[in-house]
Amino acid sequence: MKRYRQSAILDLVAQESVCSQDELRQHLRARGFHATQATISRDVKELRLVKRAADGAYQKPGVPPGGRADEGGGADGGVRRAVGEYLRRLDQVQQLLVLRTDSGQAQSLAIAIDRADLPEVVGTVAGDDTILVITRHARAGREVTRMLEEWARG
Amino acid sequence: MKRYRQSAILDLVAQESVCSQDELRQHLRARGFHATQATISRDVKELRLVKRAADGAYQKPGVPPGGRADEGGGADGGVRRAVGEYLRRLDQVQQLLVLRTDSGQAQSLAIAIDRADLPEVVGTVAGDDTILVITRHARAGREVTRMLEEWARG
DNA sequence: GGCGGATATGTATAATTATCCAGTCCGAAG
DNA sequence: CTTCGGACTGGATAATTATACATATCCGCC
Repeated sequence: MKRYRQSAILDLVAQESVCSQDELRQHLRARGFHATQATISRDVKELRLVKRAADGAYQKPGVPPGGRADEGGGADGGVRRAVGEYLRRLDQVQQLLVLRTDSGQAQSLAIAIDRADLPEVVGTVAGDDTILVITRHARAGREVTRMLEEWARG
Repeated sequence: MKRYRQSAILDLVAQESVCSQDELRQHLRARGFHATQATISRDVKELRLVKRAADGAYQKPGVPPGGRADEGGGADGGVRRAVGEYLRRLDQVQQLLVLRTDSGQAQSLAIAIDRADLPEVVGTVAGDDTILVITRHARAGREVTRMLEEWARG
């Protein structure tokens, strides 16, 4: 339960200006989560949200500057395009995928993949033209491989 | 008066970990400023300081590298602090650990982990907000996971 | 099953922060 | 000189957040 609730909290604070934990509690209840202020206080702490930007709203730390208008259309439309544009080669080794791009483009592709937030993907680490994608297990890796290959062609 | 006091507040929070307005009040008094918590609350708001939910310390927004007087001293005190400060999420896949940090902080944490020279850790690779930690086997991975989680909670 | 430990949560309450309501101190206008 | 208005502040208190303590649940193990 906790993970879902915390995820919902991240959603909420990203969407609207929430200024108190009790307010958060009410929003959560509207989404079907029933929790007390105490629990939310602990969630906020674990999520390391930050409060009081002079207006008392909660927010995620580390990305306050200029809002980046999400240029891509659908949430995952961005990845598809990025994969089509940048991916040059792909190898799977068990639960690891090694992606190659042209020089200097690994970061772009990796960011797109991160943003897509694919459930099978645990994380990515990108260098200059190589990205390592870690999935939960070989099976998940195969699935992601299939998806990426399709996007790369299509 | 207000300007000097607020300037002193910025100094203070940049220097040490201050977790409450009353604490701030005492520091200010030591510097010759006499103010009540009410006044400081207003200052904090005007300065747009934020309070990190994770440890309750005040800080200026938009400056990830939170400095604190080194409390631990021990050789591995550094990692503990770094983990507590930077680690945001942790996933284990067999002998691999995928650590996530806020944007741009992966290098700092990875360096701290490298320096700690943990016997179970074979090596680390860090990107912008993701670190891949390679351990000898799943068992070692679990051990490191446990350690990191403990440090992360403080 | 029963035990020990870890995790998650609620209740009650402590701790912290924000704000309401004056009161003081200028400086400008009458 | 007196009044008015605004900036700043403290005291008291309301609002918000954190935590001590008590359960409840879920393993893993004997």
